[in-house]
Amino acid sequence: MFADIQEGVRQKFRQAIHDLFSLQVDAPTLGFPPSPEMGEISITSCFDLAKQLRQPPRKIAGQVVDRLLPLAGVERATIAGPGYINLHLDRAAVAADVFLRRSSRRQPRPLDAVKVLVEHTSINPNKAAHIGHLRNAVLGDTLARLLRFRGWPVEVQNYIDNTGVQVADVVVGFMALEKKTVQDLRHLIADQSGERFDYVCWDLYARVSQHYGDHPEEAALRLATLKALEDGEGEAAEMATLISTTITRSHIATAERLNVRYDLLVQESEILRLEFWKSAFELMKKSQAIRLEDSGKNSGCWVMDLQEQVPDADEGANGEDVKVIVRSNGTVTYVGKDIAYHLWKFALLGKDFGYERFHRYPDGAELWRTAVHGEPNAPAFGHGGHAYAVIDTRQSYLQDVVRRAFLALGYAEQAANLRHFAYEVVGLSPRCAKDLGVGLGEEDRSYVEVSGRKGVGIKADDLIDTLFVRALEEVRSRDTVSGEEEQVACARQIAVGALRYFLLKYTRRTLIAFDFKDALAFEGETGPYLQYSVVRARNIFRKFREAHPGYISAALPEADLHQYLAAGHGQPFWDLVLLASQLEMAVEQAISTEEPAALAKYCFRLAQAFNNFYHHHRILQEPDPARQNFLLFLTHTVAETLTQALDLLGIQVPDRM
RNA sequence: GCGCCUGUAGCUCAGUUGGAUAGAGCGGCAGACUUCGAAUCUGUAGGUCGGGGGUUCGAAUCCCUCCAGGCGCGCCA
Repeated sequence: MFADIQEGVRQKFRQAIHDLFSLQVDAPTLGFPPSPEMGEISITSCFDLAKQLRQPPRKIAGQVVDRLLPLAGVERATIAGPGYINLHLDRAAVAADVFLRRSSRRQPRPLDAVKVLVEHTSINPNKAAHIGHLRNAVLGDTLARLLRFRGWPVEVQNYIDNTGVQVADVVVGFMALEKKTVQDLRHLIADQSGERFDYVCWDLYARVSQHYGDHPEEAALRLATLKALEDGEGEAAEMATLISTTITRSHIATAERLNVRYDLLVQESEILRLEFWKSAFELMKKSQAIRLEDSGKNSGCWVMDLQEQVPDADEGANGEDVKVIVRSNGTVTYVGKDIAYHLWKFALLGKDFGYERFHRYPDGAELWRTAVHGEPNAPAFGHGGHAYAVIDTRQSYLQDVVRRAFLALGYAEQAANLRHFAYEVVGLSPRCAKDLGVGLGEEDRSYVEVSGRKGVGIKADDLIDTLFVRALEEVRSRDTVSGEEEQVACARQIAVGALRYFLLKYTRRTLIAFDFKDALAFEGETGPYLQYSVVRARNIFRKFREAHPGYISAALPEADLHQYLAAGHGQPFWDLVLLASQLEMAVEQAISTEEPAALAKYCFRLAQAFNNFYHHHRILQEPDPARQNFLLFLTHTVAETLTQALDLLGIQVPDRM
């Protein structure tokens, strides 16, 4: 609602400026007056126009104001200070609309037929997932939810590098260090009594990394193993498939605990077997995006120029800026494969994968993965119009190489629709590292890097388990939730809520120094606080229905809304309605700035406002039935808004807590 | 050396893309439970927005320059 009014204001303003001064201007950026009594939307554009029009801003504002109305949802417009235009909304209309919107939970109208692809998680399938991977998964999953809410068709992909060195290292670990055969491995995986397979690999991977460090002469074995995986032949390849598939399943399970799902697993093995690179290579050669270097240190390599194609570039020959795409031995580098994958995302490769079913979610939704020979009636994957890649900020350089490759190939439009959703990594707080027995290395650093290679990190499932136990203690310490099963279900939701909110409340560029004290907090700006707010609202309705069986929240007459939301006594109520009406705006902002934290903050503000309201009004004791009805209307509106907003963060609300 | 990111209250972080009086959580202090359960709420203390210039009617936000951190820059992935 609020977002629609904003859009209306923008258009009307442009029209007004056009009519008054025959001037085409950009849509004005809208702000908020400093105090709610001054209105809900402010326009500051008259200041910008002052110079151009040679008129004082206040005078311009005076002329514009008359032409802004009538406008749906806006009651009146005023001029303030040296030239601000403030709009006062039609409170009753806004309240009625928000109530309706939140009650019906109607599907958003489709924005476009173009599909948006979101690639996230993409963990190397050679060890258990850790806290850093969770940030990626939760950010990506939330982004996907936001886009769907906005009306985009979304496809979530998870890239599985099942033929890379990380898997190869674990294969070497089992074969060379542990002297295990494929059969041994099968038994180890099937044996439920021992340690989890992904945890075994976690330790083994660290050991292998250490081993290579101590024995540089083993590098040949490493390369040979990698080659075997790429060719898909021999026992090593068989082991790799076993390892990567098993571990991918555990990653999927871990993600599912956090309400994170995927539509498709894209495996590197198929990129190799189906020769995706070959097609990409041809394209790049044909369009001269890459060239064969015949001298210098990169002699024999196919390289891509990274220098900007601007004529006035400095003549400085200080080291040519190129990136090797194909090595002198003819093999393709990591970016090369990534370029091929991204070309496929936009259906620019002229090739497609086969697909097979991999996993079925409890509600019947299916997760597919790529295959050389797929099932005949597989859905159509790929063919995206936009593609987000959720990858940590350290890979910005390589993501930029992919983008430049698109430009060099002449795909400017697709390059613009290729979004690297970059985020900072998760580190460990010094205290946390100390608890894990990890040395701080250098003296006083504010965080310690997570490293799969060194086995340093908090395993995702351990963290979720710890949160669950803490939540269960908390649930049991109150007697609001009865029954073992309910308590467990409640504790699960709280654990997930705490973790997802913790990972989402920081903006992307903020490095999270993980600390149990913060992550396990259930008070203040936390997931459980948000969940609790909704539970409080639900408790009111539960209790109310005891005296009024079958009560359903219903819309209120405009006259009542008008009365209760009026300036003065109604201001606090209106503030709450207004905030609830801004959900769509918050989502829009979260998408356009690629900042899910914006929605997390919005949820918190709404919960805070509601808790304040809750504290000031004893709704069930309200003697005036009409007023009580209004308070229930308000409670319902806010609780539903918060529930939907939390759903976008992937956070569910327990029945009681 | 080059490139990108960051610096806001004791701590951890927001700050609606340049607007009106810089906010929140935690921690500190002082208060509020007769069940719509306090996983809550209220009040209070606390800030030269890293420093210095500049642009502008107006700057935490844009530009320049220092200072201090972080991350990238492989024929690794």
